[in-house]
Amino acid sequence: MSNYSLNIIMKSSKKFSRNKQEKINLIYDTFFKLILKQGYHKTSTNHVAKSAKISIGTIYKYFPKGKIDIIRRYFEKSMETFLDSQQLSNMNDENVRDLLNHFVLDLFENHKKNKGYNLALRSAIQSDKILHDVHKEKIFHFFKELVQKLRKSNENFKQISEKKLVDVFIFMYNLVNAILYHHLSIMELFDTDDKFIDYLSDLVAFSLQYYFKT
Amino acid sequence: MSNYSLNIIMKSSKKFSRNKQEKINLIYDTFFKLILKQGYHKTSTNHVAKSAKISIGTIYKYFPKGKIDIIRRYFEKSMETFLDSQQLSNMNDENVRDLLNHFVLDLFENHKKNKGYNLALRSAIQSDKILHDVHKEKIFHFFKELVQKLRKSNENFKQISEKKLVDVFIFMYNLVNAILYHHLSIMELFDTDDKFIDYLSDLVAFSLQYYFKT
Amino acid sequence: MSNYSLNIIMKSSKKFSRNKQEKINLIYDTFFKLILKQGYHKTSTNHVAKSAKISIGTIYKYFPKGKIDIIRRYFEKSMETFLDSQQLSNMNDENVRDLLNHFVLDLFENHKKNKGYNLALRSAIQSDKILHDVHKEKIFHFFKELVQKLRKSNENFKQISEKKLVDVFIFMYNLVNAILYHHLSIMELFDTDDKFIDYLSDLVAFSLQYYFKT
Amino acid sequence: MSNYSLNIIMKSSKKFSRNKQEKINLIYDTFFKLILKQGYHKTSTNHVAKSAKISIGTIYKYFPKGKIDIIRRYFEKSMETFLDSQQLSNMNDENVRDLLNHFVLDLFENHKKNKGYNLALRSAIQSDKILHDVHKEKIFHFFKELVQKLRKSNENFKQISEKKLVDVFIFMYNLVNAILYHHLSIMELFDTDDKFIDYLSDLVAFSLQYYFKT
DNA sequence: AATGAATGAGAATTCATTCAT
DNA sequence: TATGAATGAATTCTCATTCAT
Repeated sequence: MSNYSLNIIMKSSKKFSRNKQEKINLIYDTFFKLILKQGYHKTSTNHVAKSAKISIGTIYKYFPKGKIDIIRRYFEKSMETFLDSQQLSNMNDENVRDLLNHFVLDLFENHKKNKGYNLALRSAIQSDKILHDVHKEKIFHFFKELVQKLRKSNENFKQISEKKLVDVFIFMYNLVNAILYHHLSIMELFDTDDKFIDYLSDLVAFSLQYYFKT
Repeated sequence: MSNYSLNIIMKSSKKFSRNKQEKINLIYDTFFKLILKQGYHKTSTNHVAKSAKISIGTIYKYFPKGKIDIIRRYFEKSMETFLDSQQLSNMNDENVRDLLNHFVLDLFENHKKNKGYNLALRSAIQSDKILHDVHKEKIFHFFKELVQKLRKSNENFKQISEKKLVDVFIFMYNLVNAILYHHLSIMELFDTDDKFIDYLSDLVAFSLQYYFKT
Repeated sequence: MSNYSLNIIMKSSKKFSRNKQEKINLIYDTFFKLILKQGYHKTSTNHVAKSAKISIGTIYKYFPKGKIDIIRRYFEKSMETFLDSQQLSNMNDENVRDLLNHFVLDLFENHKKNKGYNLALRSAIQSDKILHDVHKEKIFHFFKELVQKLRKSNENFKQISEKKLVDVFIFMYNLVNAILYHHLSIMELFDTDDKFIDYLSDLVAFSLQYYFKT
Repeated sequence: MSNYSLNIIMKSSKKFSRNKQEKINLIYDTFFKLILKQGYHKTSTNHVAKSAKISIGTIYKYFPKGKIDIIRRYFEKSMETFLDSQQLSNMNDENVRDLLNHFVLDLFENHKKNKGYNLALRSAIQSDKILHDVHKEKIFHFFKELVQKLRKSNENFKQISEKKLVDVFIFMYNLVNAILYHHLSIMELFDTDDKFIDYLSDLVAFSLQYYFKT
């Protein structure tokens, strides 16, 4: 086989796979953009198809159960890229506060960037018990794995039991998410982002102390 | 047991029964109960009618715009019975903490009792800009009036500007609501109510200090 | 029995019967006014009741079959007051044209005053075969009786057969109604009433000649 | 026999059949046929779907606003095929009368063939101000363009001002339509079509003279 | 007699999902 | 594979009519 034809095959296969991922991203973007504009339940799959200029069949090819699949798979994807355990491993008594800030900032950016998705997730959780459970399960899993990694590489973490650490991470995660969601989608708590992040970091620090006291 | 549930059990032989207020309450109860079970979007007006054993026409008689009207009017009603300004007027340096506890408890009870409504409110706000604005407006109004009353009858409140006081009340209201909603509808933050309320009260106290520092 | 108590009885009974007729007229007026504003099928009996500030029960008391009854009975009533046979009886070769004018004017005034009713009648006729037939029948009857009266009192009319006379009256009636309805409800044919009436009178005269030629 | 009726008879075993234009025609035919039978208001979109043996979704795919869209688009379509300006261009003093006959006949055939549509149009115009205005506007436009073409190609038409010519065409169009509608849908004016067409042609000729006198 | 709450069939419309091309 | 026409159950909402008060 000549180099040339090989090239074509590789190119086309590459191009195809990129097309596939691009289409999936296009669906994500369009779906969450529309939700932001008109709310979750007014955003239909047909709507998404028209707005993204792809066919409804394509959406169902990649997401056979429709909207719920889009949300589920985006959730999985977003958990994969969340938090860099490398940084956390370097935690010591001096930089705890920096790491909390980092944690808060990470969630804050995520919420701002994915406002539509966060709306969708909450809406979908209400009407889909399975998603609700999967969601909890995944979060639990994620933090369990994270904690296990951290306890391997950092002495500070070893002094706290695995269970307790997982609990505290999940607690912080929920706390910050709760407030971020309310701030972005229901009613603003602060008028500038900086003030808000500052407050959240302090709040998390306070809650951490509270949590370990009890 | 309320009168209308009794009515259902006794199943009067009359084709038409007339008890306006009871029917309205029955609609509220049924609607929010169903939302709890299956989520806001999957709870249709026909569903409510069938489950409440009244006709769909009756629902539209009392709530001409359907679901959105049920939520709007329940919201208005619930704001009317929220917080007793009498108690707040007696605030002094010694009982501030008691009052915060009271505030938190009030909201906590409300959320537990009206979980379905709280789900509905958040869902509806996403897809109904008008409700979103009305909701904000009402909260602002409510706390403005409350603050004006408090500043008339209590010296402690006079030392803080009206605007600042309104802001701080709305802030506390939002903060507690955000966490309560997440705890009850997305993922639990504490395993017992007592711990949770304790935490919330401390959190509010902390946030208050933070708020006045800045 | 004293004069006084008699007075009360008579008064009240009179008042009652006047109330009844007033209510019926109120229903007519409100119904046709609403039709004018929003079209026939968007005008519901409930609507009429609310707008007229009477109860829906009252409407069904006087008009047991609802809208269709209102139209039917108004149609009957309007035929009773249409055309004064006295005037027609005085017809002779000189004043034929005046009588045609009178005929046209009568219908014209009726249409302008009862535009809502005329819309309703046409709408109702489409979906109610019975009304359609009743309507035709009544018109036939009305003109038959008119013609019989006229042939008794006026020599000119005797020279034409009863059937032919009835036909010609119905023809004129239909012709003028068709054009009036279109002019008022679909698209104007003339920009002033005077021009329009003039045209109609000439048209009727022309059609009459045409009719008798064939 | 048209293709789609054939299709129905043959009852293909396929669940989905695809023939866009035929489906649109089938919707037109079924809708207007049902209106003829039971009147405009009683003919629902669901009715049409069932009667045409297509799904309700298909109707809303082609006519997103339902009934009103069917009427609007049929009206547009029917104006496109109305009157052949070629023939009118050849008008001279000798064949005016022929052309009037042609005009009348064209409208007559249209009304007979599209009786259901004509009922629907008149009903819809009453409750839809937009359709009412669009309808007027389209007619005005149509005759304006026609007149401009005629004045370019025929000397006889140049002697009359454009405005006057447009007015006279619209006047004739309305006059004939008014009478045709009444004859077909309310009450017959003549017992045979021939007599009726004869009368209408004479009437138009008379009205034309009348119109130019004033 | 008068009222108007209550009924429920049915109309308009949406939307997740399937399947022929 | 990709497309999008087609489906039809489900939803919102209206309205003629009945009946308890």
